[in-house]
Amino acid sequence: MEQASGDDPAEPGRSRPSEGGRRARRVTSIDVARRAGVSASAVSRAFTEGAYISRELKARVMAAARELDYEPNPLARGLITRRSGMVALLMDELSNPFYPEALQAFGSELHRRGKRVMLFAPAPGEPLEDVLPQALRYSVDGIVVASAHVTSALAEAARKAAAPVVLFNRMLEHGGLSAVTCDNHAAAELVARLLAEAGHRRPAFVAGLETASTSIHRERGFAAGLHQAGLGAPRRVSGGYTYQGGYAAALELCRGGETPDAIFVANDIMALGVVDALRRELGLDVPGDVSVVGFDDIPAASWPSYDLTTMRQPLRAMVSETVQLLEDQLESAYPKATTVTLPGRLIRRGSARLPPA
Amino acid sequence: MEQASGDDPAEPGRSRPSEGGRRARRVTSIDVARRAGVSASAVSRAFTEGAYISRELKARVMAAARELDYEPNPLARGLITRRSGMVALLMDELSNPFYPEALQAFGSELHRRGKRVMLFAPAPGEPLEDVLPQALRYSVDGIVVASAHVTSALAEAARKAAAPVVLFNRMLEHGGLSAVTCDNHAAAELVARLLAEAGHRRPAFVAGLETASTSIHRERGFAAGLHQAGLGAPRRVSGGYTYQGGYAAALELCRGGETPDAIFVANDIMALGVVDALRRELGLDVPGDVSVVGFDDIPAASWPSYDLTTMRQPLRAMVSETVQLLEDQLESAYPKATTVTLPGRLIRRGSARLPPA
DNA sequence: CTGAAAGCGCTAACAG
DNA sequence: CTGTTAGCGCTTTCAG
Repeated sequence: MEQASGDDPAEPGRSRPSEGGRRARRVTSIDVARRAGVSASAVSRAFTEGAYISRELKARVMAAARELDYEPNPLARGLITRRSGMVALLMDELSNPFYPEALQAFGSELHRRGKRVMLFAPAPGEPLEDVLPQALRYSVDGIVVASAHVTSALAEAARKAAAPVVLFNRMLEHGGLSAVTCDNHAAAELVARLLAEAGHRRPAFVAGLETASTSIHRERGFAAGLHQAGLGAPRRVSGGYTYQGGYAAALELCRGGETPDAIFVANDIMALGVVDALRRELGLDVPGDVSVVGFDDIPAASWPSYDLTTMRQPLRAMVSETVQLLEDQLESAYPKATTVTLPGRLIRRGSARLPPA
Repeated sequence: MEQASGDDPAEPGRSRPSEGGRRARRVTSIDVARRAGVSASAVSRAFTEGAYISRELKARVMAAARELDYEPNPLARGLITRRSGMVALLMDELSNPFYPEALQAFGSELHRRGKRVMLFAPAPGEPLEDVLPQALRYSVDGIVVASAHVTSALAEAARKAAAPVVLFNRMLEHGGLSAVTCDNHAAAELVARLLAEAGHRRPAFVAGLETASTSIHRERGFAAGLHQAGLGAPRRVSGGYTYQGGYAAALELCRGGETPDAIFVANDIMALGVVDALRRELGLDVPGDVSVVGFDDIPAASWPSYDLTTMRQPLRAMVSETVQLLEDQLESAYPKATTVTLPGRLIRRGSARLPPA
């Protein structure tokens, strides 16, 4: 009698007393099948997009499923389909507010598409390509890499594993990886022209991580824009993409020679450090003595204490493009690397003297 | 010879030409077993902590595994053990820098223990208890809830599912859930006493979310401390735990009556808004006209523009306690709810006049 | 269009 | 201590 067929697994109080009380038995596709009077395959088909199943049967299955509060187990499904419904996110700069924002955006975007986020936040030292196999073990549907430390080793590992990888907010010249970035060159070029037009003559650049494509492209674009305006190459210092680095960079820039009258900083978090160093430690006026322009438009950029003029990255668009690229790669058998470049938008605030819009 | 036994699956160039080139065949426990000349169970045992297996056999298996670059598939393993090695993290306040920091910390702590983070960042509207079943479908080893929106509905759902849940940086009075928090009451009490001792007579409190335990306890502790010092209840305004909310709260506090001479703010991100409103919009001096004390010690608190005196939460300790509680719950068949409370530490900076330490 | 049977990769009894 | 046998929950040929 204990084994009477057709017993409802959702029914309470039927668990074996010896079970320990933990981990209620899960409702499976077989439970649903029994209830709907069909086979397990039918249940599977009902839950598979575009599977051959009659309208009527599907409805019956779905009804039973609803009653039992059933949904397919993604792990079991993933074992055979090799897709777990999870997307791995590699991020190692959570201390830059741009990334938590991106994380949030990825969360909702993926959730909308029925997927989940598996986060990999490797410690500073750990090589990214070590993370890749770990992610793959979980049969993730794809991998988004948002770390400044992408190397060709990673690209190579991705290629060998034939894993769908998309770089977010960075790119790799010859790695053969898809990527989504802002048009860093054009954006930086515009900043340079505007700064020059406003009469600045001693521009400087604060770089981020020397190997980061974002920093490199922003620097090149900035130099190109200055050149067009008839100005020479800017002085440059590196700030490692951190607040402290920006702070130190500003000091070095001002103490190590002629004080610049404009500083273009490769990202906002560093720019905040630059502004603080300029004002609090050097007693300079921003933008009176020196104009500061950042990149990203993180929330703090709009705070009155900073009121930072900055190049906004189209975050939501970048995120949804990234996810789309991932899906495209999953569809195609031999996907080719695609790079999507989205325009930035200048947000004029009070930290820089700029010509009227 | 194409089918010679013992062929190495990791060997390149052997994939069937018709395969499409995607998704290289994975190396399984059977591959390792064959190579080591043992059974699949032996491989399983070799990779299972404390399983009955001889030293010698284990060594042999591990050697073969290493050569093949094998590690067990956590999804397949999870199907039977009901543990996937993933821990779900529910966080919906990523815009408060305290949480990205916590996220990072959870990432390393869990990584250290061989687990992965599955992030759930529900949109503002979405009820938390809806997220629970989603997480459980993935056979997560546990769930860390770091959302201010914990309700008894969540607790109830967790109880019914018998899921290991630990609340991080919040608690629920009668929910029966384990939790890790800072000693909010004691910390706030200390702030009150110190502020009073320094001569402040018109204290105010900026609350976070009205339903958040952190905000409630900090408010109670603050009131208690003021009472001990012979002061009345503080004026209070709510700031919703956001920068903008803190900004608005400060304005309300100062325009809606007598300007306070000290403001204790339930968290740092709001405190930054308070400081900005005070200085930039009201032209007040901090701490000359009004002292401001925050809570958390987020990175921005130490920036020269704010130099915020604040109560630091012992983040790393809180995180590791949380993970430990989760593990304890997994071990025990009938775990009982445990609350761990860690002391905060006052970080004296320049935003408040306080008696010397 | 539907069901039966096989199997994804692994672990957990169960014998030996 | 080790191998053999089932089976986690699902999808997928393969017949019908």
